[in-house]
Amino acid sequence: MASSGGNMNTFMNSYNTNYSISSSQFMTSSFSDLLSDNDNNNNKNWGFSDQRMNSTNKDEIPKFKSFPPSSLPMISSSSPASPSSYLAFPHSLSPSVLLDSPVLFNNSNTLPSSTTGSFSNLNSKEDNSRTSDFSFQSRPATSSSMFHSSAPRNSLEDLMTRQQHTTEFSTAKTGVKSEVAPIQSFSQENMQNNPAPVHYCQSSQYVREQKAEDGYNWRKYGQKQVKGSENPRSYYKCTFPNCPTKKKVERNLDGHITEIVYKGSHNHPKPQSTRRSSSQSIQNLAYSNLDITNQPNTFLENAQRDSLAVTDNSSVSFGDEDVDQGSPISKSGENDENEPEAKRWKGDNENEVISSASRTVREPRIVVQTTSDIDILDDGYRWRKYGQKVVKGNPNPRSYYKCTFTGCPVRKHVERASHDLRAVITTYEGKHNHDVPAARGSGSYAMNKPPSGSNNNNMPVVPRPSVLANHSNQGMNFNDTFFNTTQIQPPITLQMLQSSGSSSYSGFGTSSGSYMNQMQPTNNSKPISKEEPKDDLFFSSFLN
DNA sequence: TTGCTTTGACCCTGA
DNA sequence: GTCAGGGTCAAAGCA
Repeated sequence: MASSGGNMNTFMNSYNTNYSISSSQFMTSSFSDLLSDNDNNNNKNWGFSDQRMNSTNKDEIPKFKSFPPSSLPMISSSSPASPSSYLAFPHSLSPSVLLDSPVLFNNSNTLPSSTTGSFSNLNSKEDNSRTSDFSFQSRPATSSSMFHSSAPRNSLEDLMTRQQHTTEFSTAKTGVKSEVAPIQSFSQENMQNNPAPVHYCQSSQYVREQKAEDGYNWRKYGQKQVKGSENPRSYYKCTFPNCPTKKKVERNLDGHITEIVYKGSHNHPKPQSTRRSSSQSIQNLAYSNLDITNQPNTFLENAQRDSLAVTDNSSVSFGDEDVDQGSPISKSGENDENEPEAKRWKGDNENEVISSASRTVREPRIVVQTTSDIDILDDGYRWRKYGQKVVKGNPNPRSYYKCTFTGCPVRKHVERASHDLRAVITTYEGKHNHDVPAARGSGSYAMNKPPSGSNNNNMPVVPRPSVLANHSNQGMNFNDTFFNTTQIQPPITLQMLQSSGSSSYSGFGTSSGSYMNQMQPTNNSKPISKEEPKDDLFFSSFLN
């Protein structure tokens, strides 16, 4: 760990930045373009180049940043300039090498089955399944294999695992059917740019693997067809005795996971030897063969430690994986975990904040529902969900929230735009009669508070910075687009949640603070459109 | 035999 | 009070 020299804050900075910007770029770039870029330039830092790194073309960076964060350990820049030193690869190991490495991707047919733990050849069917993981298949050959590999999926699951452990980020959640749309839309978009057929293929094994790859054992206890979504939603419980963790997994008709919502956090270490945790072995194997064996753990441990060190029960954090869940640290985010499960699952919908749509086109939405019942990450205020409904004209559910501050009449509802599932419409009602509450357990939140004496009612409401990161409408006029009674917001990216939830990550640096400030709802349901110089700062935070 | 999935019914919550 | 919808239970079936 110490050898990593990695600083989680630094890492998050890099990661958040990368991940954020990438999304938007990603949404506007065909995946084949990305592939081409990589094919044509192996020296490009796939996925995780820090903006401050070698890249001389900032325009290209975002493309790579769209990769799931969990890929970081695998597809990391080797640049010594990278602040994420623990992610550094040997200079001799170019990203392209990694991408082509058979040990990195389990389509190499040498990796153990995540369901059986045994080594077996992956048949073509499974390969197709894996391919379908991305909902598209743009090109053959190496580049194709790269993206058909399980790495991203593993990364996703890995990410999910990391999230659910330490994390308790309460916001950004996601709607349901909306989960599919971004992916589909991207696929369509991609198809427009690339006539290559999109292969959807699903095997039961693949389904199992998807469920297994977060390393925990889950038992499905229900499935339901939710209204407004054609996708069935499956309910899983962690099979570990007394573990309260649950997750909801929504898949599209092709079997691809479109949304994962975690509820609660594990109160036990990840199973190490069960067959269902074999996916973990896959990654370990990959790491080992890459001679970066310790790096994942380093990353995870750093992430865990740092995130927990600065977050309370509602912060976003990464990491943990093999971190001792029984440690005080790991329990820090479980303040409410011991509540009766039914209560939390049913009653804690407050935490199921709907917000972001697609962060990337390749990954399903991952939602970690905090066990606390108040969402403070969304816009700085604390909200309690008191209802949800599918309203006419929009198949997407609308979440209803109340400000939890005593006597504060402000309410808001959030829903995904029917016309653009990547957009989230947040409507505020009423006016806060109090300042932004301080984050629980994190004084860092204070920096997000309005200046003392300032009336938050006078604060301009600025679109969430996620627009910078994720929305396809790049270059849009924020004022024109977002400042109405209804704010059409781009999806909140995971890293934003992280950043906002645990500002100590300072992944956004000052931007985090500005971000939070920007998210202050305004008075009388009429967000004020103003010039927002902070936007520039926010951009700068990404680009510098 | 064990563990998991499926699936219809029931419960709970909120409109 | 009624209805709708999400979440959960639990029996049956499967591997």
